[in-house]
Amino acid sequence: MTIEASPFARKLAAIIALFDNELATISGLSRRRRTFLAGHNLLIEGQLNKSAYILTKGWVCSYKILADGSRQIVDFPIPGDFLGLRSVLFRTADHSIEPITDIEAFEVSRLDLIDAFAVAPRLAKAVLWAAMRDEAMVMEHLVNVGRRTAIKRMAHLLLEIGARLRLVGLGTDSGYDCPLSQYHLADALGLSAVHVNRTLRDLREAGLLTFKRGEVVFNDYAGLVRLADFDPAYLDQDGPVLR
Amino acid sequence: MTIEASPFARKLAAIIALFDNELATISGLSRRRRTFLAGHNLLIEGQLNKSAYILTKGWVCSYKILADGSRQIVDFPIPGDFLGLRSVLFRTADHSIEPITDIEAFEVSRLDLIDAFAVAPRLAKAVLWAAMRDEAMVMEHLVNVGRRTAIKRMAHLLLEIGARLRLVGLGTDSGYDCPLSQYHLADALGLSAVHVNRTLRDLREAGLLTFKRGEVVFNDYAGLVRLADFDPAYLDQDGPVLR
DNA sequence: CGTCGGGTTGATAACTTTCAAATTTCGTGG
DNA sequence: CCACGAAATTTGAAAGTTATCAACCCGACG
Repeated sequence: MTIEASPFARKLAAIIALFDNELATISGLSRRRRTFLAGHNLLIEGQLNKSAYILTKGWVCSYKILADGSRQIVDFPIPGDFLGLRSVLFRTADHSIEPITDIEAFEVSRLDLIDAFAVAPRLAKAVLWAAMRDEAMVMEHLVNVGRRTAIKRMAHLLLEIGARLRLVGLGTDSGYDCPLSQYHLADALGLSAVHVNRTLRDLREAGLLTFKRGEVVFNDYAGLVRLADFDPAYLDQDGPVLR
Repeated sequence: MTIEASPFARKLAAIIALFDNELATISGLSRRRRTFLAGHNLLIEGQLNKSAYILTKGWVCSYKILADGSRQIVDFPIPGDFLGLRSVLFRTADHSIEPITDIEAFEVSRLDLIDAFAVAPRLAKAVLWAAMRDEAMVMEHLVNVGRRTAIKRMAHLLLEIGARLRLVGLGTDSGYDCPLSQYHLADALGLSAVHVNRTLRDLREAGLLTFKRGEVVFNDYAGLVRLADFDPAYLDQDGPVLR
């Protein structure tokens, strides 16, 4: 199995030089390929003992629903990311995961993953790194929603997704394909859909970015970075580094 | 070393039955006790290659500062929690950690921790669990700030801290000692200090809780839970379970 | 065609911030 | 023990940002 075989291995390989046996272990983990249709959840809050997945293709969102029916989207995982890793170690899933488009993913059963830790301690380290990178992203997302205005929030979110997509070869600094609706953006940013619409218009009229049907276009990347105060250090993806 | 020896081991033991050699490993990790004074950061965003700590006594906050000088507090770790775990695996620290009171903590060097993974794979699992619990808390915090009103946010935050303190024996469902200022609450909740003050007054006048100098008193726990829509499942602390 | 999900815009309301100032609390030195 | 200054809390008034409500448009699709 080469390093190119899965986006997950490729992503990790960009950061940590994996030894052969660890690659083999990942390869062993990643055997069961599955497909999910847009809108059909692969995890729902409260479910027990679910598997994790590694996304290989398509768009997903992880979210929580509140008692009043409103929704907070926590992340839009991209290919190479774990889905539902926490549901492997936690008693019950504390969030839901829904495909936005049809997706493909490798299934990783809970036993496989735990067993792999004993065989390949460095894999444990890599999984821990992935989990901590997820936490870093949620943390920055919290900063975004807690302390930035609507327009800065929007710029920051779209820049982060762009930076992550670039790492796996799915975007450039001039833009990327993006099937999200304005409702998705609203639920991710803690805004109303109406205000998202106005905010996107403001960004467009400022000549910074264009969000249109299925595509994000950065018209002024440097200007966006300045507006959003975007520093990708929290993504820890300026690899590769062996540690 | 008994299970009672450190709050950290006690906390983990409440969830995962640790084998003797893993307890010994933790014990070996936890040898260097250190003290930090209130207001003197033990980690600052951008620092390289820092150690992690396990907090044993006192109050801390982890936060990020934005370009305009505003602050978002991400968490108030309590005794038994890791501090700066991410700075061990990440190139640079992506957040800062500041003691609110004088604190005591065990230092865990990065090499110690990585080495321990090879010796005790189950320790890797335990650390991964701790990291994922941290992520679950940040995620719920994001939901709180993104989708709840000021009064519900406040109730939720104070309930969460209470639930976590109870697990390590530092609080009851009638309240707990709490040295946080209204500025701390504001920076954690994404509100202004002025509005925090009004929100606390509203909670007091509704007969739900009293926040006074150094103490949180729950006057109507069930009412608070209802108001905040508080479900502690995301803390995954209804153990012990061996998995 | 008719419906439906998404997008767009205007008007109004709600919640929260900002600014300003007064009051209380608390640590510290005289 | 008291006085003082700094920090934290409290309150009012005005401004600002974002939500809500309502309507209309548009393109996809059965």
